[in-house]
Amino acid sequence: MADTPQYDESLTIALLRAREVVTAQFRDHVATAGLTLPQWRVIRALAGGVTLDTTTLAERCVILPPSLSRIIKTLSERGLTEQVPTRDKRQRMIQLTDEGETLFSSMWEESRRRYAAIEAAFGQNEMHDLVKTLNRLRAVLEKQG
Amino acid sequence: MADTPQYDESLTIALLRAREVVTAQFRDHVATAGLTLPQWRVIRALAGGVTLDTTTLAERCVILPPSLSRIIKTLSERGLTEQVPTRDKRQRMIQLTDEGETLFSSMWEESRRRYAAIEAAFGQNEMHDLVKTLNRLRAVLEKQG
DNA sequence: CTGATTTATTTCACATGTTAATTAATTTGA
DNA sequence: TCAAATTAATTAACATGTGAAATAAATCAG
Repeated sequence: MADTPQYDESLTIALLRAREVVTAQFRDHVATAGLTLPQWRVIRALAGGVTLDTTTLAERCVILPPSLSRIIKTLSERGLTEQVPTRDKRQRMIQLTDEGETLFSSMWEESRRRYAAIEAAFGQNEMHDLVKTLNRLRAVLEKQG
Repeated sequence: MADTPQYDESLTIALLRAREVVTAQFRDHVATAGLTLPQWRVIRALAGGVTLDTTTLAERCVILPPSLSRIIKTLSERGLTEQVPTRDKRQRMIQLTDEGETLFSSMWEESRRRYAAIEAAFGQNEMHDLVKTLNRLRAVLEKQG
């Protein structure tokens, strides 16, 4: 193999590892509330009285529709989310219950604190640039298929 | 909610989306060989006669040990990997079979081509910087726990 | 107005992610 | 030397990722 892949320098691997360490900063916190990270992303996206249909919610939380269906079911059975009636009966509009909002409120400060700790360790400007770069990467690749 | 999270600017979301679009560039290709992306990472890590124990392989492929166990089982049943005997009988040293190496060879060129296409679209220097930045992020957060 | 098409969501089947527990082999230390 | 502790890997159980198929409701074409 004359041209062995330079594995550690691969973008794919770097993204996986970065995701791994960043999510690790939050996982144990959300776990104390009996939540997984995808469940927390859903709650966070709905916090503050936001009502969203499944498709938009999936897009914002970066969760595929089949996964979101299951997550909504779980959260709903826990009394954290509820469905609101719509004209178009194919759609499901989802929002937090009062209990869901309360849970979010009890967790948001610590979550924000941990996010700030990452910013402090990595550098606020560097982090802002990184997010911008990642979003540009996405835009570029989505344009090309 | 006076302080609603700025969801689109979140590092977590940006990382998830970036991973999504980058892996999308490769998924259909590896699928033509009946492989998933994690399976392909394992094959790629072993390509060129490399022999690795499960722990090292998991670390390099960014796959948790339980997942890797299943993946090795699948690849082994397909005749793509094999186990080599070791002194320490707790360890499992894994390598590609000839068939595995052949499959890798048949896929590597196209894989590299797609990686190059990403570089071309995004910019080679920018991509190199991005990987460096992601690795620095990881280093910083691992230091802090 | 009605059958065909499109759209939103769910269900299915299987692979991986995740944590905890288990198994088996090695190492340690009295 | 042997019981205790450690290490490597797997298994178990449940949640999510993924693509394809199914379901159900809305829209469209004639």
